[in-house]
Amino acid sequence: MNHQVFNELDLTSLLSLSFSALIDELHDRLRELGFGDIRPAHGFMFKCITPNGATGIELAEYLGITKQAVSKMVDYLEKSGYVVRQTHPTDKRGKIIVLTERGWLVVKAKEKILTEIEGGWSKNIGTERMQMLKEDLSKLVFEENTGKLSSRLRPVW
Amino acid sequence: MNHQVFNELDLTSLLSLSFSALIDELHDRLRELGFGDIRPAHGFMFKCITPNGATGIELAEYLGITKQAVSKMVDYLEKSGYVVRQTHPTDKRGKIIVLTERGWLVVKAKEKILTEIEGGWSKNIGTERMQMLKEDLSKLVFEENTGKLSSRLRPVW
DNA sequence: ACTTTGTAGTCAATCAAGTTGACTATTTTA
DNA sequence: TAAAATAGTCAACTTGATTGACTACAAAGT
Repeated sequence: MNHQVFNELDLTSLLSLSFSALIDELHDRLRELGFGDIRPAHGFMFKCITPNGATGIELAEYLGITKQAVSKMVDYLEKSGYVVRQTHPTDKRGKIIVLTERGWLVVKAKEKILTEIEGGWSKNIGTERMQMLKEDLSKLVFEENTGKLSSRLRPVW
Repeated sequence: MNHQVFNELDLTSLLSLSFSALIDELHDRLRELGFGDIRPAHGFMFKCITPNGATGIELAEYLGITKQAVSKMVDYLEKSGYVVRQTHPTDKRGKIIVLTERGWLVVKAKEKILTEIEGGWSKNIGTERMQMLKEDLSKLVFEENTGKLSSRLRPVW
């Protein structure tokens, strides 16, 4: 495969491919560390659970998905040993989802791996350009959502 | 919602959010034009079908998914009037999938919309920075895949 | 020539991540 | 304190994918 094909990629494909390259590498490396049962969809949920736990409703709002979808994901993560449901201290209807020890391990591993990947990318394009890239993407994400900051904001990891 | 939250987003979230912002806006506008039955997953398939059609196997390799998944997508797009299966001229096993008139309409609409969105983004961050952003993302996508250019390359649209 | 092997596509069953709607158990409010 | 709102679960469905089994045709090897 030669370089030429990549020069012809449009912005949409570039964003799609760079994102999936990042996620794929992350999950390859998590699998090597024994976290093969963690899938891309679970990533952003951990971000909301740390550090103090979260209720299902909070997770649903944060991820922009329904509470039912959250409930099923939590079923899976609880079964896999990453989180546990605790009874809510003041509201007997609610539960708070918190990380187990294994949950903390995968979150720490994820942070380390992402730092390494971003470091590699910075070495490739230069730290100044990486800084610019993040600034510009921040502007685009912000601009795109002024006035309609909705359920659509669903980052992963 | 204030700007602060976006300044704290990491690279992964930035790529995810910018990509989904782009795709969401594209599909909102396609829906307004009466192409509400086109979904994000269909996008990259059109890219491979144009301009001369493609076989199911070619599409599967291009998209990095199975031929069965392609077959089901083609079922849907044929039912919706965007493509047709033609008998292959030389190989009676094969079929070539080509765009209908409606298929061409949606491809043209897509190109126009993406150009407009990218134009808006360029106005936001500046054309030079947009050029840099595309260069840098190209480098990352290319670097990430040297030696392991695999089924993982699945852009959308 | 014709049998073996390979290839293009479809059918069926399943999975993963999401949806909507109905329901229970609580909490809040009027 | 009765009525309305909220947190969570259950069940059925959708979408985009998978693997495995199968048919029809093509290409190669004796």
